This record gives sequence, structure tokens and C-alpha cells, in this order.
Amino acid sequence: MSITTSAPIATIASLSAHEGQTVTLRGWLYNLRASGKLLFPIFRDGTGTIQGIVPKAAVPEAVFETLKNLTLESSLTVTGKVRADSRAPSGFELDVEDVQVIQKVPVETPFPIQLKEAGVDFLMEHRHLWVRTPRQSAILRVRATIMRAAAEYFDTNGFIRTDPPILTPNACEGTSELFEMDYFDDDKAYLTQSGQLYIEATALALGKVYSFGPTFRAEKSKTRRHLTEFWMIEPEVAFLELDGLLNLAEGFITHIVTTVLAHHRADLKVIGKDVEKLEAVITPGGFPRVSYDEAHAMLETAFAEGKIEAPHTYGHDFGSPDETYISSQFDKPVMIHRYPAAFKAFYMQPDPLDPTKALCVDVLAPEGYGEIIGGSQRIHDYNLLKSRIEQHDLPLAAFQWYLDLRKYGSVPHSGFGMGIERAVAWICGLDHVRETIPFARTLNRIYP
RNA sequence: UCCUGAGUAGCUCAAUGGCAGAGCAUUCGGCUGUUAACCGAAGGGUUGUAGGUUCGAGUCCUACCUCAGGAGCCA
Repeated sequence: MSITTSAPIATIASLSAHEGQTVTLRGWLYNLRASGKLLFPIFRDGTGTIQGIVPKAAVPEAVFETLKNLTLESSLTVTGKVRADSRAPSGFELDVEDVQVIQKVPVETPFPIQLKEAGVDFLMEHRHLWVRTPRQSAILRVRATIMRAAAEYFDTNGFIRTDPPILTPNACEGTSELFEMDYFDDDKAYLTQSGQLYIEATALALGKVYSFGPTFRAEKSKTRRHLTEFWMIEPEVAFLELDGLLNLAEGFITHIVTTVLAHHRADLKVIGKDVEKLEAVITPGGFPRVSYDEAHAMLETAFAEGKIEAPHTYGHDFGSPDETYISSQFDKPVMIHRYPAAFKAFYMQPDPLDPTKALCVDVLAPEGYGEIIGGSQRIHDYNLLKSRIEQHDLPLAAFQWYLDLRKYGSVPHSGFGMGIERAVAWICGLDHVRETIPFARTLNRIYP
């Protein structure tokens, strides 16, 4: 047996450009069907899958025997001629001429992930192998594009990326549970739960900035929408007020969805997402903008008509079922603005028309995926911010630097944060965020 | 933290309180167009753990463990 060294190396995704040519693929055995003297191995290489055809009479005995006895997920190089075939899902098949096994999966320890159904616990325990399956690979490709498109939107609109520290001396917002660790001799450090306060500083230095990195929440949330470690992209803009912030969020999401639709229709099909729902998001006309008061009125009507089970109490935050109902009324993300300040973060600017309201916005994804963006205009007045810190029983000393920003050339400014995993779950139509990140960290799982 | 549910073969799941089973996977055999291929055969079990009730417990009771998804909180 000899490998055909003269054949050019190709990827499965690029095979349409090699029709009629003999090429060498490098990858793994994804599946193998046999029919007597005819083998149908399916190869994958990370860019896609293709079925090979191996008639016993057409190849050397050793090639046939090697493939016939090969175990799934064994690594290999395979050489063959690319042939168009209407029976193939991708339109192409490979007439195998030669194969070289790089590492054969031992027969006594077969690849544990079957092509049939499996439970969540088992799959998460084998996440390092689960990522090889077509659906999971497709999700990770879409995730990569969402992250690229998100950064690209800011990079091409004059924003400077300024990443905040991950180790912080205190809570950014003073609310969430934080992961605590020793910081050398006496001090404690905490993993960041948001970079917002830091990029307010860089926004006043550079004008338009953003940060993009991991954040950590030690809250014991056990739902399909929560991870303890997740990625967040946050813009912060000097001289930007709430209306401008809504425009920014709208353009940002539109760009991301447009980019995904331009590059991942095949992946979305594998994942099972209805692309028409994404196409509806980017039709002209902008996203619906609903005030907290208007949203509350919607919920009152819905409850009176029996469309939601529990009434919404005015002055309280919306619950998960409330958000699901509101978002179900629109086929685009809905922007809910001007929540009561009482249950919102301490740094949010009061609405001059009604100081009990905050100039803030939550963007709810369609189809019940919940909040994907939270943002606000920030308090720029020194004395107001100081009194809010005191009202919230936050340690004034820790926020001295943050107050400095309101002492040295303060200006109105605004920003928001988008959780990447929730955006991926929505755009891909997944029922849990644990599939949106290569290795999810959740309340009960830190392996593998 | 609270509520609810689930733990049985490697995986997915069955089994009136009465002999612990099937499909898939694995191994062996058959098949020249299969699409999570199909057909035949074989191997594979301390029913999550510890107690209890009973002639008899996978099944009923108690405690615990693990996981799940919902609430709260959030992106």
C-alpha cells in the first residue's frame, strides 16, 4: 500500500472545485456502511462530510480490508477521485483509491458518541468528543461568525477595543454573586461580572470603545439561559444618550444577523433553524420600541384575555413568562425602555420627564429567547451618582475612581452589553445555551 | 435557596409487588447503491447509595447522592 503523494491536498468544503480530479483528504471516519463487496465510508475533516465509494473489485485488497475493518472516528488520509452524483446530499462522492490510517480507534473502546439519540448528561460528560458531531460543529462555526461580526461592527464604526481586567477588586454592580479568590497576601480578588465600569473610563478617553471577553457569575441559576462563565461584548460611547443607544443596538444586531445569513445557510439547515425567522429580523423598518409602561399594559390585556397565567404587578420587573409573551408579539427583537429605576442598577440615568424611570433598555430576542442585551445611559452628575452609591449601600471607597469620571470632564454617555451565548442560542434556535459555547460551565458541571 | 421530575446493559428506554427485556452500539456471519442502511446470531446487569415494609421489591416507604428544567436573579 502506498499513499498517492502526487494528489493535491483538499478540504471537503472545497471539493466542488476539484470535480473529476484525484485529491487527498485528511480527516476522520465519520460512519461506515457495508454491503457485501461494496463499502460506503463517510469521511469528515472539519469542513464537512463526504461519502466514499469502495467497490471491492476496484481497489487493492489491502485498501478494501483496511476500510472494512476501520473503527469510527479513526484518523486517516484518503485519496480518491471527486465525482458529482445526484444521490449524494452534497452533490459529490469520492471514488476511493487509497487510504492511510493515522490512528485506529481500538475496537475494545469504540467512539462513545453514537449517531442516534443520547441524553444531555452523557453528552455533556463527553463534550470533548460531542463537538465532533455535525450539528455541534455547525453551531460552533455560527458562534465564531457571530463573534466576528459583532467585533467587526464596532471596528468598522470607529470604536476602539479596550478590554477591562478580569480580576477585579470588587463587584461592578454590587449585586451578583462573584467568584472569589486570594490575591497574594491579604487581598481578595473577584472574577469580573461586567467590564462596564472600566469601559466608561476608556470611553471618556477615546470616545467610542468596546470590550469583548469572558464574564463570570456565581449565581446558582439552573436554567436553559444561564452559564457561570459566558462571553459578553459591551460598547460604551461618550456623548451618546438613550435614543442613540437604541439605534446602536438595532444596527448592531442587524449586522450580526445579516452576516450569519450571508455565510451559514447550510449550517443553519443542519442545526434545524428556520431562516425565514432570521430574514424577518433584518427587513426594513427597525425594531419595535416599547416603554415599560406600554409593556405592562400589554401584559394586563394578555392576562385579562387569559393569554398569560399570572398578572404582572406594576413597578416590578418582568418575569420570564412575561418576557416570553412580549417577545412573542413581534417577529423582530423588541426594545423595552424606561424601566422603573427602583429595581435597576445604581448607575442608570433618571428620565428627566419622569425621574422614577431609568433611561435604560432591555432587548428581548424573538421566539421567547429572553433578554440578549441590557444597556442604559449612565449617570454623569457627580452628586447624584454619589448619593445612589450610598443608597445602595455600596462601599464608597471602592468606587472613588468611578466617581472621578464625574469630576474630570463628565459627559452624558451610554452603553450596553450583549451575552454572546444567548445571541447564539437565539440565532441558531437552540433550546439551551450549553450548546453555544465549546465547553459550557454551569452550576453542576466543570468537566471536561 | 425553593418547587417539580428522572436515575435499569456502553447509549436510548420498557418491565400490575411475582423468571430483568427491546432497539442501537460491539463481535461474528450475509448482502454491489447504502443514506442514523438492512437481515441473522452472540456476548453484555450488584436496577444511583444505605436502610426499611413484605413470603417475595426495579416497582412501596425513609434518608442521602447525582442529573435535569422551572422559580428567583440575570446576559
